[in-house]
Amino acid sequence: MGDNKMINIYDIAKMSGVSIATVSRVVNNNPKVSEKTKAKVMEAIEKSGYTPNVFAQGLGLKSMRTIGILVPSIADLYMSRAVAYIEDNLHDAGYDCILHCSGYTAAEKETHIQLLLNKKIDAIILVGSTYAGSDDETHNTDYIRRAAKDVPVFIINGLVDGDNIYCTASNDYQASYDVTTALIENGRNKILFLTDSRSYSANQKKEGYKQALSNAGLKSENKMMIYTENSIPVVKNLLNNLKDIEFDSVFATDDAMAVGAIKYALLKGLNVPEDISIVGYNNSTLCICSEPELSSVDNKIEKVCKDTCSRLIDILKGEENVPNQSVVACSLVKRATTDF
Amino acid sequence: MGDNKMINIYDIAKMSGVSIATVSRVVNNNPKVSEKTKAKVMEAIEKSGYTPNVFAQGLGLKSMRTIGILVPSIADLYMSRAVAYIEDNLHDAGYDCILHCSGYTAAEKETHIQLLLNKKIDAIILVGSTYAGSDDETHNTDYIRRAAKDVPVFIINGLVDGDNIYCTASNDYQASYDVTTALIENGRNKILFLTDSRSYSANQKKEGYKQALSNAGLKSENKMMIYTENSIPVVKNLLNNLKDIEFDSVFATDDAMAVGAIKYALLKGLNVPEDISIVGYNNSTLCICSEPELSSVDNKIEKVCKDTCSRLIDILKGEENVPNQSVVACSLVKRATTDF
DNA sequence: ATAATTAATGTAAGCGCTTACATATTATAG
DNA sequence: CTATAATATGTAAGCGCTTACATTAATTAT
Repeated sequence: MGDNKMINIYDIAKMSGVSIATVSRVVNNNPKVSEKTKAKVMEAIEKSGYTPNVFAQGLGLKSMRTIGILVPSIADLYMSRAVAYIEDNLHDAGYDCILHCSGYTAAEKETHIQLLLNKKIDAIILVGSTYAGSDDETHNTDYIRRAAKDVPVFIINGLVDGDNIYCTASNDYQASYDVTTALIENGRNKILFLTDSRSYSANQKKEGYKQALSNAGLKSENKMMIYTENSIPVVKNLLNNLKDIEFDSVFATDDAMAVGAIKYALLKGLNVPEDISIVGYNNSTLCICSEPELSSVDNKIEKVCKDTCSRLIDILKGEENVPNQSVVACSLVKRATTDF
Repeated sequence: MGDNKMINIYDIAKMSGVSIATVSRVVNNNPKVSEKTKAKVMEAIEKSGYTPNVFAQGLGLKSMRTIGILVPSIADLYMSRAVAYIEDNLHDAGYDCILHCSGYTAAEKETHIQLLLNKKIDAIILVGSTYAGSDDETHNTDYIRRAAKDVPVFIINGLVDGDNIYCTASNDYQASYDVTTALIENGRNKILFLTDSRSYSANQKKEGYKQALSNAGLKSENKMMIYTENSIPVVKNLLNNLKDIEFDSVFATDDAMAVGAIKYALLKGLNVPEDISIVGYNNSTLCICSEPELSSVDNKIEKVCKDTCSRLIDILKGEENVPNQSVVACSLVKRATTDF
């Protein structure tokens, strides 16, 4: 089983009484083939269920109309949604996608980019998590620039500049600034900031938070910015065990952490949002699942993906003035964990 | 840019002063190469950053150690987790994965299977949603059997029998039977059953529910089995608008629907679980997000994936007595929406 | 009708690799 | 030191396709 000799272009040529060149032409619908022969060949193809051998095609062709997508983890709610949107957009434009899940380290990503590059892809899309300010930043952007020598690279929610590199990001700095400012204007001055990574996005959010505090004449304290896991029970415990830190609100860079804060409040008998205001990020299903329902920043993942894909398609078409960077505005979706 | 001539096996041969056959041998670490030449060749490879052309390899080789994964939608929480587990297992065993997101119809799946088959994959894994009892069932299993002529097919949470087809499923019939029975023993006799699909799994769950009712001497009424969307607000509205149907408990085939029921209870001022017991399915993050936290069936997706992969690896190794079907037991995770 | 164009088809040379088979090298025995 | 077996390396024939170029058939102009 499994070893039935694949029928090939020669078989079709024989069946329809033409040369393999002609078969190849109708397969790639080259216009210089008469309607009559085209029909004959098509019939043979259909009758036999022939499909061209991808590998043989790949050897000859320069482009396979395939885009490589690299994502740290497909189990992540946010990233899996991103991938779904990207696939959709690209398929509609006639491109195939190859997805690789690399893990989070630069080394892993580099390996997988090489794998992708080997497959004659026309472009690479990198989803999220370009570390900024971390120790391996240099290395990190280096491998991206190296990839960009071969093929245009599109980064979603990251920022790397260089030739042939295109970035699309949600405006997390602004969104974070706005949320923090709104909390302050609402009378909160002890805002706990929770984050789970040092990705570009996470960093933007932190900077927005700090800037808002500073603009309001408050000083940002390190102990108020906590790195933790993106997990409801972990955050709940974390807050419950926090010593010497008072806070009247929580701003988290992911919804799961924010829900952890809600659970903590429940545990402590605190009223949300009166005693403690809570804002999450990503506007995921968790927001309408929790009680009270969670206010959260909608970072417009669908639009970010669409922008990325449309620029990718433009580039591949040879369009000239495609901008290297584009930013999508976020918006706060107000629900029951805030009272502004 | 992007058109730097790829360096190939001839370049490496020249650089290390051997023939291309020898280079090929070290690349595929064929044992019949002396340590000395191997070292020379390796050096050239490393220095130049050579990687073999996948397409040329594909033309020659019979196997590319690649597994095709077909999933209806990667945005689905359950499926994206499944894919993550599968990738993990397979990578550890030295296989590459190609993921295709097909959509839910048989026609779409068939197309994508053909695409996959063209890529010299060693096996196919189909995740979920093999329709049973639906109109296109015949067609559906037919295309799977056709694929199985070329390559072993592994189905996760579906059941198709045939040569070269291997199925792994969680025991949803039993789990559903048990949950329903537990509800009945807990004094509930108006159990509303909510489901969002007619997939094999969904069907098993429904049959388990019906059998449990019947065994308890209750009759299963059609109006108590409702097909709806897997969405919190949709279910909340649905229940709120339900006329002439009384229920003292809800058993849903997905957590999101169950949370919709919780939201409905909240809206109506009903006590959960006293006035209304609620059980979900999949044991997702939603369970510990909602309030009260949701009791849910853990259908052991990780184990199902692991089982599938280990049998796949066995088959590809040529092992003989690999069972065609295997079933993984589920377990109910009791939380605050039930009082048993 | 015949010549000059244009359209349709065919021929054959790669694309970069694997691998059976042939050859050269080295180790082991006689 | 040969003869023989074992080991290492090289040669060349595909794998199934695309495509430049050559050839043939169909049009159109003369």
